Amino acid sequence: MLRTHTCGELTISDLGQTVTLCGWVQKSRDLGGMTFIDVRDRYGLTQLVLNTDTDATLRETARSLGREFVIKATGQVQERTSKNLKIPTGEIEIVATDIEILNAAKIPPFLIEDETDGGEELRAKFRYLDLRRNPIRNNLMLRHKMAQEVRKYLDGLNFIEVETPVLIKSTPEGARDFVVPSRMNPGEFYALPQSPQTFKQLLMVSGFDRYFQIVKCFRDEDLRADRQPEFTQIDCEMAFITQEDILHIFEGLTRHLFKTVKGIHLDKFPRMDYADAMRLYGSDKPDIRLGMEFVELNDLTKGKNFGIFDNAELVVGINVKGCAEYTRKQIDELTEWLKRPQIGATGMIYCRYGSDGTLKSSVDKFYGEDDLTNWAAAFNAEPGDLMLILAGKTDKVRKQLGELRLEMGARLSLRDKNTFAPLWVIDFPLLEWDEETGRYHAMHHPFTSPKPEDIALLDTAPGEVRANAYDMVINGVEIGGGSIRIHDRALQSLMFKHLGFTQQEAQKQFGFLMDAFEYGAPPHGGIAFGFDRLCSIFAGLDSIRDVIAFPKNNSGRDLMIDTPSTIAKSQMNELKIRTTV
RNA sequence: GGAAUGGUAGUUCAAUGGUAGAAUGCGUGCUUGUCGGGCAUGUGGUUGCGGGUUCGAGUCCCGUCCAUUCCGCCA
Repeated sequence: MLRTHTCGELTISDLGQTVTLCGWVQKSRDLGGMTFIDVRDRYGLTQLVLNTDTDATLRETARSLGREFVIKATGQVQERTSKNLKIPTGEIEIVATDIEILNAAKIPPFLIEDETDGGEELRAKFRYLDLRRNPIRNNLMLRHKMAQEVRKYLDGLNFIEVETPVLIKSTPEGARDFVVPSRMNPGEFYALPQSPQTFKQLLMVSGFDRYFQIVKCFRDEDLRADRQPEFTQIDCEMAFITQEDILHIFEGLTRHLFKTVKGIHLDKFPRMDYADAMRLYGSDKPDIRLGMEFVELNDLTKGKNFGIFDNAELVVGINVKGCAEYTRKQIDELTEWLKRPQIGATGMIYCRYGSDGTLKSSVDKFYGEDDLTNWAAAFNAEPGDLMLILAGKTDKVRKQLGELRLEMGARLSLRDKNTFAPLWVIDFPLLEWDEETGRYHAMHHPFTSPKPEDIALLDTAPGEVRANAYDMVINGVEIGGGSIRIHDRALQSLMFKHLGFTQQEAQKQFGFLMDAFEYGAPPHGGIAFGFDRLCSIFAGLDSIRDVIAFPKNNSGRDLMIDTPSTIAKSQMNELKIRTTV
């Protein structure tokens, strides 16, 4: 070892020891006769002090040091005369008698400090420098701790970690596949897994009973702050269980993580039907920290000759606490925000409940004081509140109001990073109508079992069939989701039929799974957590990029290694592929 | 595929259509208790790229590229 200690461990109890430290020069402060040098490593920061009056060689070395030089320093631990109580090593310093430069460094393009001056693009390009910064390193250490606790918890419950292949088969359902050409099988391709879904079900058929894996998944879709082309799932599956068992065990996992990693105790997670989530929050992943449940006003608004409400399928609003003083300008601004193409609302009606008890709306021409009093009662509003109302087609207006609710929550600072509000959303629909293709798609995936009592609806009202499917949501973020699977060949065939597959197509794509179901498949189900998102929630971040060591940007590029990139002609020839760009 | 915002010194940003600046970094000198060191001084620019309007463009217009966020998309 080149060092005797790390830069984070020496304290007042080590006085007098002769030590050798290795690390990076964080900062050097030359005061003339003496020089202070902060040396940093993964564990912390220790100050070296040099008497540069008495030692000419040491002075020359000290003066040649630049930021991020890698050095080895030897000296004695002494108590500081003026202490820095902001850092754990701040009571001591090393009186350096020898400094060796292990490697010089170019001046980094941005400051390697907690509050860096570097922009995102630059930090991405020099990711290895960004990773030296405390906040990013702490995120990765948090992630490590969480992964260890996941393994500890699941291992304790007899789960077995099994690796599944990364070169698999492309399937038409779901996201776009990343595809890998096969040199040995010209003209044929592997696909990277969107998830290990079918493999974990086959492991259940194999009798593994309780499986998990912390595993990379790949989806070739457009990216967001919380979506990377390759991301990590905590993927789990169990046999001989009910939905209740899954919810119980994985609520337990989540509580275990909060307890051991953040020291936070969470109460039992509330549960909500998908239908209620949509009706009360306009979202299948409601942020229940915000309050502001939707209030439907059809009965109180129709038949007063106000065309917008009369012609609307749904009139629905939220009550925003304490915002009655919003100015006309602020309300207009909100209305404009709602009209942006991303939201697409046509307008907004408001009703102020003044602190003096008066009610004032933007539709006073059509609604008298009695009407507004009834509205306020429906909203459970108090003086000082502001009621915001939208009208239109049910699905659209709920979605728009859901966005408005989140925006108001943000404006009122209700989206606090240190408050955690988990819940289960259950009873998702089995199928979802797809306008583009003009047919039903599996909302979760094609292996999800319908609720037995709803199977009869498959032929008459496919959109109303509910699934044994569930999501875990924390603070408005979808953290995980799963379902009880189909384990019966006939029912699986029926599902494929309803999803528009011919029997031949189903056999070609998923024959291996349906064949397996004929050899004794146990009832089974599972769940997968988005590990990156879970880490970002724990770290208090909106983006998952900084819980990933080497993330890609929103064009799917890695700016550090500069990829994707072209490949040599010879490689293309060998793979028997040609591009058309 | 679409929308919004941005691109100016190494970096982060400013700059009525009229001489491109600040902070920080970096260099040099001085400074014995700093820890956001202090003082002095210096260095630093193809204003993303290509067109156009104008006497004159960082600024206005068109196109393009890049970045960030969002919509669509993500079983």
